[in-house]
Amino acid sequence: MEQTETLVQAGSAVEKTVELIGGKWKGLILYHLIAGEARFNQLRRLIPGVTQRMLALQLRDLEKDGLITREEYKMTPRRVGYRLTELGRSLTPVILLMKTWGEQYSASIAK
Amino acid sequence: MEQTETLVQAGSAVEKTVELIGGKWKGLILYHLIAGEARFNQLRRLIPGVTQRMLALQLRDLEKDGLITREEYKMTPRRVGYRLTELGRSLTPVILLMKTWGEQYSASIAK
DNA sequence: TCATCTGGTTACAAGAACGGTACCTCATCT
DNA sequence: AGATGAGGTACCGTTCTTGTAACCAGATGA
Repeated sequence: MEQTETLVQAGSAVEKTVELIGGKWKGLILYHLIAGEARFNQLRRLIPGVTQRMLALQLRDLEKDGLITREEYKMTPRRVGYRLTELGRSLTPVILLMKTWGEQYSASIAK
Repeated sequence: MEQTETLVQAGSAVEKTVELIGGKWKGLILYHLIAGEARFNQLRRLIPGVTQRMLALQLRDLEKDGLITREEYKMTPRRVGYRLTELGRSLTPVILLMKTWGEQYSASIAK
């Protein structure tokens, strides 16, 4: 059964994607960055409920995984901008499809 | 900024989707069920590394969330089949898109 | 001088997720 | 009688994730 390996890799690809956007706030962050660059506190305001700590952690993760870039502007008050990398942008259809599905799902269970 | 609420809900829909397929083996299970019904031990064989316990747990979760159904056939040896519900099947494009993206991602970082 | 804004970090703790091992049931096979 | 296959559950421990709260730094405004 040499096919097993192929199937595993195919499946693992799904898991890989889930791993990258599976954090509690990552989907939300990526969704907001689709619109363009955002600053730290701007994201905090866009995502009610997220704490400084969690936002910072998830942004580090996304950066480490190559989905977003961090850009520090030398000005005062300090300004740091986050934006999608090309790879991150390639995830847009996935995010939007998940958003669409999630909305329909919510509609279908909250009957 | 009344828009915030709209954005939040849109974002939360993404999180909702992640929540449902975010378990360590759920993506894999759903992926295999796209092909059709599968039995418990068949899934075990298709998903190397999963333990009985974890497979059972994740199947319960998916069932609870209405993505799959469990059907017990009265025969011997005992047979239990799992298959996607209509809702679960509606997730197919998402799973496949995540699989495609995951494969490309793996290719783009394993340079 | 003190507070404020931006963008963080660190310490600590609780809870959820995950994993290993063992055990169970029913029926057939040997 | 004992082993085997299918499909689980129970118990227990570890690790991962998330959260709370406090603190830090540079520069500016009151």
